[in-house]
Amino acid sequence: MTATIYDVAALAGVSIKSVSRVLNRGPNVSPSLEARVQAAVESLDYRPRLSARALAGASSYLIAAFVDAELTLGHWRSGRGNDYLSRLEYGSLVECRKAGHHLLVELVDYGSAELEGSLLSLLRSLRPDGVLLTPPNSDDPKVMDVLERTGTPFVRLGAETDLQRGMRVFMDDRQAAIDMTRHLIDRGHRRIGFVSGPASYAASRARREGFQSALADHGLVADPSIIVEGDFTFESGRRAGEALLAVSDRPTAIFASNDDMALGVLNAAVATGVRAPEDIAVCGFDDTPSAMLSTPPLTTIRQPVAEMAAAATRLLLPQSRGVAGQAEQVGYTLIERISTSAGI
Amino acid sequence: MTATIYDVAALAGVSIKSVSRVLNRGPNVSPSLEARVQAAVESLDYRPRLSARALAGASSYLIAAFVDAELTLGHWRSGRGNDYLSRLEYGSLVECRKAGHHLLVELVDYGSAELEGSLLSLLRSLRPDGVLLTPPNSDDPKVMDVLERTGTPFVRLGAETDLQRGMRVFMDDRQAAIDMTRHLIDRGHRRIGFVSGPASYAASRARREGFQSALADHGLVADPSIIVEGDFTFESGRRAGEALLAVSDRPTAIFASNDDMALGVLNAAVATGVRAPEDIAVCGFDDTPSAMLSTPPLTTIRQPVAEMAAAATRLLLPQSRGVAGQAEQVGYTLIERISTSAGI
DNA sequence: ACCTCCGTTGACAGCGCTGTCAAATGCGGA
DNA sequence: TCCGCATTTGACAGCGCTGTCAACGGAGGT
Repeated sequence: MTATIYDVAALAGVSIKSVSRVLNRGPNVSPSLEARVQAAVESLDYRPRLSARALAGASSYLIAAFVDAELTLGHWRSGRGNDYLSRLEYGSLVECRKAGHHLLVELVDYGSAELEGSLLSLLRSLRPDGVLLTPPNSDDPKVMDVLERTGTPFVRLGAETDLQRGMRVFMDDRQAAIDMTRHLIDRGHRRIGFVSGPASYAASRARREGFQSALADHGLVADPSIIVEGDFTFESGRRAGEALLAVSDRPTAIFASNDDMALGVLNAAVATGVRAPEDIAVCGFDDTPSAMLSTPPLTTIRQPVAEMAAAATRLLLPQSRGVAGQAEQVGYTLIERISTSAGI
Repeated sequence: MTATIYDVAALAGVSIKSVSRVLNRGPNVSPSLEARVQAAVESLDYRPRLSARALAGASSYLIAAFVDAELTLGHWRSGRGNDYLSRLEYGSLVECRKAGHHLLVELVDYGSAELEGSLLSLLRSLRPDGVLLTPPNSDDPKVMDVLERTGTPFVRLGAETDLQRGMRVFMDDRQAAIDMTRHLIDRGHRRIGFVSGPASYAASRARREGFQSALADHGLVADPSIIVEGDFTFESGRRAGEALLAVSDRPTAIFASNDDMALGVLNAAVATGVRAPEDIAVCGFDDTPSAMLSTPPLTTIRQPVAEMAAAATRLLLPQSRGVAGQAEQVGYTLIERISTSAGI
């Protein structure tokens, strides 16, 4: 059998409570007690059992990340992973490990009728110390209701509504889109096409607003005929690209709201015989792996996803718990590559 | 306070053991008991607490996936996620959810001196019902030692050595490489370059063997001067591509052992003014997201990663637990795209 | 009518920790 | 020397479940 706290206590000649104190760096522990207990722990190779600690104590040492189940199944079917989530996990994982916590990934059916019931199940049975709400579901009011009802601290990544609920870590999508638009304007572009994401995503709206605001700042007007809505997929980007390249007064640059759509635009350009970056500048948003490996490599905005998740996780950990309403902003980087390298 | 099993028992007028029985679909439960208990559970919105179940019972309802910490940090630094791991997680997650289990992702320092100690910690404190060993660390003997010592069931994904240890789920990399090579030969290619992965990866060796075996089957010899070793990165693929394209008697096709390297080869081709697929056919392995979005789209082998992980997870679940030594093979798909579409 | 056996239910003892609170110990000052 | 107080340690009661085993009751056999 594996050693329990009783074995350690017996070997060290102390009470189990003292062992517990030493292990949890409790106050008022004499050096000699500490040494004896440590020695016993060492020699028995003892490790406290998580379920016992969770049952008796206040912390479960668990952090849960809520991930959209439907989105995930879509990825599964198409045989691809989710770069964003993967990076997010890294960040959280590293912080969890530092703090002796563990990361649990949980699929959530955001659309489902039993959403609340299954979340309640999850929270009541697992009792995570905190929950990470990942995009694009950081704004779901039902989810936040359940979280608040069960008293579970949570951090919303990239949330845009109900800013006072839970904690938040976010990036300024709007400002990033402004910077990117300026980047194009600086290169002499005056007629710039835009491929937006679905208007239902808050980040989509922010990017679009940034784009329009930057144009306005430079005395340019956003021509509605060269603004197309996509759905963040390559295919929608390809279609948008075809449409934009077919306009009589063709734009000299196209700003796509994410990389996959930008790659679609690039694909449409090749098909149409339009060269990038010579004939048309193209830029994306997100810095997915493909952005670097595309032809030409894509100018894009890199979000510090892992850092965001790390910050979010820190906000959840008992030792440095943040308070509801607390928010942290992180920076971004405009990654300049070949796809916008030609000026006018 | 949230309801406990005592509240349910009191409300239903039965003993806590009966509640437990109903909840765990134990044998010999009368319909009337079941109905009363279910009603009480419903009305109190009761959910058994995981830590209490884990402490009292045999199962922890937890499955852990061991992920290479160093690899992960590398990804973090380069700002990208891990497509393979992400897909793997999906598969496992879906099975876990079906079975009422939870997936824990754990970073493991495979190189570290304290590897065994920290793993022991993990296993003793968490007591997962099973562990998923993910590539490229499915063969680490120290890890398997600890797993066996603690009696933790584990499944190795893509393991190649010590086949009797733990359970396994694998794909026939060798046969897939044979199929791919035949695909090229069928298109008239006789002089085929190869970019291998690091020889330290078992999958690398298998792919290379498959390549050479297919050539031999067709009476062709593998010219060592057009076999280059890369390290699975885009950059190494680019260098390998440059080298292969500079050979006096240039190959008409290049088979890269993974997609990132194939994209590197494609990049080198563009830089050299060699057109793909007209002047040179290029193919990869893995079907990463970029393979579809590249110019030209890449012919490659798709591994059913999510399915593999799902199968692995099923082997770990208590209700359908496999036995050590058990192995399951999964199929693959040759995805034919433009990069090899031109014949000779 | 009596006994056996099986299906059904309950009493109760843990599982391995933490929290509470009391007891023991040591120290300085009167 | 004795008291008060702060520091250090321990006894013990849970936390909320599951496992074991015993008790109960009705069906079937003789």
